[in-house]
Amino acid sequence: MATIKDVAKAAAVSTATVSAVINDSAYVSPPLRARVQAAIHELKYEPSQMARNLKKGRSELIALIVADLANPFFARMVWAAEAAVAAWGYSLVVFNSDEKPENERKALARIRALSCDGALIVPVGLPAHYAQRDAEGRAFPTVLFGRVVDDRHSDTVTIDNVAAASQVTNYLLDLGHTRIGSITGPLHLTTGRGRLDGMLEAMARRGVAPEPGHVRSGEFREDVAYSVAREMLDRPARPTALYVANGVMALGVMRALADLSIHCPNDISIASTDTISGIGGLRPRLTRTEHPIIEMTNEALRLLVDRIQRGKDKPPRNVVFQPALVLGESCAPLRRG
Amino acid sequence: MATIKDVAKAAAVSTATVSAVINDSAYVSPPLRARVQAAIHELKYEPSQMARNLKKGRSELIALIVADLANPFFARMVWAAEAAVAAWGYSLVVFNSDEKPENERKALARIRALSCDGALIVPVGLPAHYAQRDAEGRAFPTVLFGRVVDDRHSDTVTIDNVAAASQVTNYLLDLGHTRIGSITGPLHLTTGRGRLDGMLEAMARRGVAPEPGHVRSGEFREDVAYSVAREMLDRPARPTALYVANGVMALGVMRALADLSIHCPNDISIASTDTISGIGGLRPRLTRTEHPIIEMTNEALRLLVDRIQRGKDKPPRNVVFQPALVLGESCAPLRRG
DNA sequence: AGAATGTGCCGAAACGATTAGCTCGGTGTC
DNA sequence: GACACCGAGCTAATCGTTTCGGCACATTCT
Repeated sequence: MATIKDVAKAAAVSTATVSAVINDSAYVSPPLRARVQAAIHELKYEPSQMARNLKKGRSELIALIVADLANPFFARMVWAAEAAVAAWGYSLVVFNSDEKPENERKALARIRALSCDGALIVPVGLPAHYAQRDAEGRAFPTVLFGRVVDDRHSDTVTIDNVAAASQVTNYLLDLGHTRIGSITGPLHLTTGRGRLDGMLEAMARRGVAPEPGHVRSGEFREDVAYSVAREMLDRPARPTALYVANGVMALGVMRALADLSIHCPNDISIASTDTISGIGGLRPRLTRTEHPIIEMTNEALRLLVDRIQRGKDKPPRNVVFQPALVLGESCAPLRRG
Repeated sequence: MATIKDVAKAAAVSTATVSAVINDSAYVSPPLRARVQAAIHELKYEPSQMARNLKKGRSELIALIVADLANPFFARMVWAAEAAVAAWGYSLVVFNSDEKPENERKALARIRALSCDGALIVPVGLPAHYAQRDAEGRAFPTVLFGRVVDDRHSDTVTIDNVAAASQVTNYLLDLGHTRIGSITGPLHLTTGRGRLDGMLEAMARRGVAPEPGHVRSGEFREDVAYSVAREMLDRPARPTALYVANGVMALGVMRALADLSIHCPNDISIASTDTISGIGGLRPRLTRTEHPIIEMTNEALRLLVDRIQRGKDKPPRNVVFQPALVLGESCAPLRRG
């Protein structure tokens, strides 16, 4: 591979001049410029990002740590992030914490080692990591996504989970349901806790309370939702409506319904937050709140790039998105009797 | 950030010794070693990957270019690749060519600039890029995935598309169908061409031929499949069975069926290759061939890492995986009359 | 005319690591 | 006792860039 020195030699100029031509960081007279460009072309020279990065202290890399790459929600996020990052001139390094703090820690170390310019993180919930990160020297701009941890140094982009759950629950209540069950995510995550709170709050405002056995939480996974649903619904006193905390879990519930021969929406109404994309053809369509993943991701990266380029001293910004209720055919009015 | 010099100064040794301790690339006496380690700890020193990479000519980065990040098939591939790459000690840089050669070209340039150690590529079909890549100096080990282009320099990992389509088609023929239609992908891709060929071949062997209007191809997208299906099926002489070339397209077809009030499998049988994951709960379950994406991805990365670490002079290897037919409830025997 | 100010380009010092080659004692052998 | 050898650590070159300061030379000002 040709280096800048080879080019300099070939064009009979100094490396400084070649550099100036490449970045046009200084005036170079037309004849010299032409000679240099010819040499570059001739030798098929291409500057080494690595050397450039070492010198400039940047890497043009943005890291993304998602909590579960197997989840279509996050897959979609990767999609949006790749596009946004490329548009800003960076490249995307992807990590999967798989909901495990240990993996997140490793990813953060790796990000620091790679000198990524910034990171978009779906935190798995241990604020300690970030504190440690700040304590150490090589801190990098960070935007926290989707879930909140107590980190006063980072920008955050989140969805209003309480509002999402309230909206869905109110809709079910409006249909006449009162025996509403719920399957939510881990309660140590704001996406789990907030959604449960929103649901309970909405019910409380109407003066109804869920039965204890009808409120369950577990990991945000299809198979977990499946088994919880099977257990909860395979009993006579099952709920007439079910609020499910996210898209993959809703799929698990649907699978359980199919196996139990419970028909939706005739026998039970199902509603969720945070549907997954790409299943538009499947019936019944889920009644759910749609989260603007793409806009949220774009916004997060805008914040991140801004912090990378404009400096880190600004106070952290917290952007909260509002979900929108989208009606499908998975809910029906309560049949009396 | 502390550098190796700071550590050397603090421990009153040379940078060479510090380096030796870090990589234990040479014997260092216990007392010195201890001093150095203390200094490292004290200063919270962390070697800069970037400097190290510049020196060693590696980057510990592996690139992945997929053809369509929005496609769950490729999202799953990202998932598998991230895990495998991390296990090998690399990090994954993700690019989306979005089926556009231009984007692929840009990604390749970026990969070269970043000095990625290797790349796993789902090619969008222009062999010229790879030829150019080889012509230029900074060639990097490459494994081509899923689709074949005429590249004698790269390892490839593919699925036997012809066999996949044949299997599915034979199954439909066995059920008595002869008016079989098909919606496949772009014919300039082996995943499109091969699957169509496999289907036609299987039919020819039984002495049946599809009606011209029943064989269609288009992009591997849900919405494309939807509109093609709507058009093809909204006519009296529609096929009694349909072979769809991939998972997302099958979803599009299912959506079209729902909108046209055509019942599957009673009114029409649907089968596909390459189903998408995570929709296990939806009925009817698709009859399809399952492609071992994860194993394929792992194998591809094994080849890639081997080539990175063991040298590039070996002859290219081509690994072909065989698909497996999985029965769902989306097909039914042909009803006579 | 001599000083002051620009121009256009170059030389060389960084950036932060790795590593070849060297030095300087201490051992072992004959 | 001379010689070779070895072990432990250091010096300095190197990776491929960017960029600061300087150096001629040309132009303008007094």
